[in-house]
Amino acid sequence: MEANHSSRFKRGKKITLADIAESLNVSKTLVSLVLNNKGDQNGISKETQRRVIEIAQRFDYKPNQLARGLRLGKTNTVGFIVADISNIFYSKLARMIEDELNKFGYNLIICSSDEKLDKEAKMIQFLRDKHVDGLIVSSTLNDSKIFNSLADEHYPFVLIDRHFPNLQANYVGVDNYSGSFQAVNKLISLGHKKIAILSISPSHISSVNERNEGYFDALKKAGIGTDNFLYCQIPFDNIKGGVDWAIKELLRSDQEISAIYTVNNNLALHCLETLRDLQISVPDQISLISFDDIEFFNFVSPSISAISQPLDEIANQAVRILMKEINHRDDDISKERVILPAKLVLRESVRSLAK
Amino acid sequence: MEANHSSRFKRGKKITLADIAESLNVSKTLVSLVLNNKGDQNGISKETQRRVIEIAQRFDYKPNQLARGLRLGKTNTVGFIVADISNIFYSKLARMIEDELNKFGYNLIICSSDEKLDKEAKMIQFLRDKHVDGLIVSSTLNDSKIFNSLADEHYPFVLIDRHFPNLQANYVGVDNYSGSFQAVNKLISLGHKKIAILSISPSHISSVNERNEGYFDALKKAGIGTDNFLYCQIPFDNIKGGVDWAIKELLRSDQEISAIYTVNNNLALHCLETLRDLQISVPDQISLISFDDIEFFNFVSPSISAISQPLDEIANQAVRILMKEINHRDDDISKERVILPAKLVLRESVRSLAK
DNA sequence: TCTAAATGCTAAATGGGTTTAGCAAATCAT
DNA sequence: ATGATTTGCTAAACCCATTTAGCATTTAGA
Repeated sequence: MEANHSSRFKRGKKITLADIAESLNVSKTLVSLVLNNKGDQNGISKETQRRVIEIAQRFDYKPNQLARGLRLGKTNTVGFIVADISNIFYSKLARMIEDELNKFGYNLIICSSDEKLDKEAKMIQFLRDKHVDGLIVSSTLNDSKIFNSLADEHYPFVLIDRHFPNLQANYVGVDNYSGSFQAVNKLISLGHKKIAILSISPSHISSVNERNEGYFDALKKAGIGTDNFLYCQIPFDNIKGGVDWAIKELLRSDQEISAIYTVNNNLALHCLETLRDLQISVPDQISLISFDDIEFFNFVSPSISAISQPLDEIANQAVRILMKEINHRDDDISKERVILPAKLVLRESVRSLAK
Repeated sequence: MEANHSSRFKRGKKITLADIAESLNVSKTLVSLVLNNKGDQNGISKETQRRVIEIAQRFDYKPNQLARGLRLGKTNTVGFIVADISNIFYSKLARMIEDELNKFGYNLIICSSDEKLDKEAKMIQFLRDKHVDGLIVSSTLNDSKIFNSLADEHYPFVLIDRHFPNLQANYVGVDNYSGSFQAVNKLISLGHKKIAILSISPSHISSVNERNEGYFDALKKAGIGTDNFLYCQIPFDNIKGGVDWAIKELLRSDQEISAIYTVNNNLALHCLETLRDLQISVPDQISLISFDDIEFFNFVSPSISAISQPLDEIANQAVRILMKEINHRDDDISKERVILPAKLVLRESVRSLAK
């Protein structure tokens, strides 16, 4: 007794609201209301609702998300900008954010900035043009200008991992300073005095600076002088070459360093590589601790000590805050700063100098 | 002399074609044509074009991609489905695909299927609802039904890494069989006879099967009997526990295995972990080769031998083919199968048994 | 002078949903 | 019997860019 569907319901062609409406001789409005569960509150009879739902299911109707997005100004998509998604730290985080967003019916567009300012700016623009509903960003930018204007427009975003001291914005990260302090302090308590740090330059990046400070303060507080020679700034665009050179310089000198602290996992990995090539034993000759704990550190021999970040917590909080922002876009809600603890995980790569 | 913009050009509000048109007292059509570089072919005067472009630049006009997508049926977005984006193999690949797609003005939505059939099916549906222009998929599905219907609809997609023997579809992958054969053959030529394989189960996944076959054939061809005891199938949802158990079983037996071959990087990493915990030296007691070469393998001591896949080539080819498909969606062009060579990279983790 | 062609531009339809404002018919109250 | 409500539904506007079909006006040609 149904109307004749054959004309509109062609094989392979997606069916639309209008198709369903026509086949049932009702309006698009009615179909839309029913399928959005607003049938009852709009007094659509149960029987009509049933018929609409049946046809929709039978022909596997799925609303065109572009049309929907255009009308609602929503895409249910979030942009995620990081330096490099192939860095395991970010890909783990991406995975957790993806899973968390899926729970809310959102998905993720991931973009890698390569630590390039203009590239990041372009990606932000690009994602905005796509009407992505919000952004999660580990920014490489050296000033907060772009984020200031995003904030002016009430555009929802959450900074993670890195932030801008003067920008009033949502931020989720770990306590880099105290993580770093803990790590260096541990080395000191094991008798190490000549502790080199491999860090990144040029650094306007908040997390790196905070980690550097933790290192210097730990040494100062222990009454051990800091030495600029031990402070190695590796250019971020040449980690491999930089680490190799730095370590060889450190070893060539008469300063007998006994420990190396690296401020991220990438530095640690290249550090491992160089030490292996030089046949220097960890931890017998050099103790090693890195910021960022990655699974891999636990697989190798010797296993690597590291400062672990609660990635799942970072992902959960970032998504929670972003969802709040998106759902209250014009409500001028207050911004959150979430600082999570970083935990030192001690493994085989450090040894005590005490005899 | 310009018209009064103040009414339409409010701060923070995005401007539209209509805004520009109204402010210049021309039609939307004209503005659209000019901004899409079709002014000349439609006989719009140079002067008018100049004025349109000037206003567009001044107010930083960016077309609403949702409206554009709705009208054109294009989103300039590609979906990428893999088992787990936090697996370094896939995240490296994702990065390369992302970069490659960016060159064509496309970007990427990445989804992790967790090797779950229904999850993958849902993600495909989800991406299609979003009108993603095409898919790149490393499928975990055990039959090609969904891809058959995608093909029926001329929906552009490229399979990578894994394929379906009976499906006529675009595919880019490496020669898993010969890579595997090479690796095992190398071990044999170094005098190894008791070579265990850690593989994945249950396996309907083409790449795993091809790798398994390479292992068995290498042994057979060398006149070494194959032994089901040495063929360990690790359940994919419990790699860590499975590897641990398998290795302990292998070592407990009176079969004195001298080498382990793992069919992917994940298995190799957990293998390393277990061997370290058991204080078994690589390569002195056990030689190790893995399929999938990842950077880590070159950082550690001993460095790990592996069969390397040309990720950049996989990414390039996949994107090239997908772009071709997208641009000739209705032309019924022939499908491509690209099989790239896999290369054995020998490092410290294998030793010769010859005295 | 009058038609044909070129020039420069526009109205309206389109894509596919969501939402506002409101209409017709049926039911109820008085 | 008549006005007030309720019930059930719809027309049309809207989101914004693209594109088709075609309209004036000017210039060229005969």
